[in-house]
Amino acid sequence: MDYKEAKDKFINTWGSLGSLWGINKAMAQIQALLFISTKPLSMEDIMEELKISRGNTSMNLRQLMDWGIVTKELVAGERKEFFTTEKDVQELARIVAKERSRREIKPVIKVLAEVSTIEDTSPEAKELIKQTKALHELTETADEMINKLVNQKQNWITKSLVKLFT
Amino acid sequence: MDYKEAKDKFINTWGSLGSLWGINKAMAQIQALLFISTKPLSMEDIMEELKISRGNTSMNLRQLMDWGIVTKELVAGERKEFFTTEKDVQELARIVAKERSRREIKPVIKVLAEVSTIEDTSPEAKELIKQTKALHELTETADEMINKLVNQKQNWITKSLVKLFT
DNA sequence: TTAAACTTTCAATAAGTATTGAAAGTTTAT
DNA sequence: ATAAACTTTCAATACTTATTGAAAGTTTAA
Repeated sequence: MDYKEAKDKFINTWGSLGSLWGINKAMAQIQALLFISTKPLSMEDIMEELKISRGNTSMNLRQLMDWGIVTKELVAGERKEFFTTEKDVQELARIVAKERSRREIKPVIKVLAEVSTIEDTSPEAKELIKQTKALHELTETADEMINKLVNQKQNWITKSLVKLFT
Repeated sequence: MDYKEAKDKFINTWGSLGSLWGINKAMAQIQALLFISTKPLSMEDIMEELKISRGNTSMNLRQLMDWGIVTKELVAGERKEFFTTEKDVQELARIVAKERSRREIKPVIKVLAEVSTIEDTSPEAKELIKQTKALHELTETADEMINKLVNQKQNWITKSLVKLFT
């Protein structure tokens, strides 16, 4: 496999994997491209490399910036904007985990809390309460765990793994 | 909030959350319905409750069974088939985590391994190799961690949380 | 067997998402 | 101020994915 092949394979795999971490294809591909680039890229560069439109590039870059994964970079003597992504995988994972907790997990916890505290003593309601309570507890614990993991700055994932083995 | 409201809210929230754990809306809704049901439900019951077609119900039930989350139940004296879902949230989480590891994470690890071992000494290739290697390592460690967590049968999530706090 | 009861399959279609491209908006240099 | 260089917005459209429903398939009871 030569460089070009490997690069395309990486960008495509990462792109189609977007769903796993909750973002769309173009967004994931742009991030992937920046992630392996040796220098900041302009919108033009990204459009060219990924063969996507200006509008698409602009919108997805904005989203990546909203996530806090991509930042604008000023390049001396250049008028247009350049972009880079967080290059440290651990920091990247930390940002993604935090955002997903905030955007997706927290709202669900809220709904589960509401649903699990209705006042109704019918057997069906009792089952609903019991099951949503269990789910609420699990989700909260998992979310707490993620935040715990994610806040250990140095080398968190390896450290955590070690702990779990003891 | 009365029972019906609470139930619908739960089913809808769970349904729209499907994407978070990698399944589609109808699939997630069927699972949610079974999860809070006091007894096994027939296809008819499910269609009726969720207002979805027979075909849709059939296909999504099959998928849920493929995932190992839902099982057929024989009800004495009844000709049609009835379905139940795993009722223990921890067991449920375990199954989902395992399946996602197998279906999504493992294949990505394979691609990252391939891409990160190309032979090319150009600066761009070096960066590609360096970054995909880091990603490979992180993904493998995370996957290992998930599998580790998931294999502790009893009360895994709470136990793990405790460990991480030490 | 036969036929009723039930389930699955799958082509057609609907619904949901992503993408384009051109017009409108903004910034910078002169 | 003007205009060139650049970015954003958004209605139209393409693409993808989910859903329907009816025909085909299967199982069971008599």
